[in-house]
Amino acid sequence: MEIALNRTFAALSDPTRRAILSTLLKGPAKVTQLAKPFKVSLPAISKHIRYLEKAGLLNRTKNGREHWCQLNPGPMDEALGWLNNQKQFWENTLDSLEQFLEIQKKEKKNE
Amino acid sequence: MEIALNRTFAALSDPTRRAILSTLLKGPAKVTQLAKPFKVSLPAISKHIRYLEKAGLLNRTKNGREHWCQLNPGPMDEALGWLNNQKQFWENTLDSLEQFLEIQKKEKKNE
DNA sequence: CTAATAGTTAACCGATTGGTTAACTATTCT
DNA sequence: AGAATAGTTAACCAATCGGTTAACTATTAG
Repeated sequence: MEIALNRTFAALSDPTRRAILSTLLKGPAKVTQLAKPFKVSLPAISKHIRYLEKAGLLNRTKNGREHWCQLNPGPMDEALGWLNNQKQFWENTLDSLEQFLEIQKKEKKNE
Repeated sequence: MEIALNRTFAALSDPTRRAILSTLLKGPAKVTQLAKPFKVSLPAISKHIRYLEKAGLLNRTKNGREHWCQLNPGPMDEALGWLNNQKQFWENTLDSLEQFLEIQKKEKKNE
């Protein structure tokens, strides 16, 4: 899915959201627990959590008045897959730009 | 660097920019070459390229009136590193939320 | 010199982002 | 019932995004 990567990378582009994800690596957590390390307001964190939820990186389970948040690493694995695929190719592309421009010059001479 | 990841992930969150990066995997390219596959205007592509440049994912070399763009995979490698580090932990966190909530319940009973 | 080519910059637009405060809903505790 | 707790929703704000068209700069070709 193409559009999924958009949302995943966008979700990862914010340091607060990355920190929340890192916290969730240690296990499920409540919204207020997740909010505690940050100086921003609770509604701000609430928005970040909703954002992560929409990106499919976080699952929420309501238990009474508490919302338990759980990491869903699936989309991150997809993002990792995309990057690994890129890496596979960029490692083969070791020709420098200088070399490339030299080739261009020679081609031009010969026409 | 914390802020670098912000810009890297943000750069990767747009499909046009990801496509440009994929094109650059095959080697350096001029701005107009990069723009060709897309239906959007040249200034739009110009902006994307500048964005990638600011994120450090792309290097530009002017050769006469032509701007040659080259992939700089460094920041992508950093992003990949961050994701791989996450993965290392999320693979150890296989406990389901249901289990977790059970534990919470029992802890509550015993207090 | 003039025309074409390569690309950027400027000004604008609507939508989204990341934050705020205030008010609200829902659940639990006493 | 009343108070405290957990969290969301609403309304707002300034900044950024992704796109446009129009105008501009710089280089190359005829």
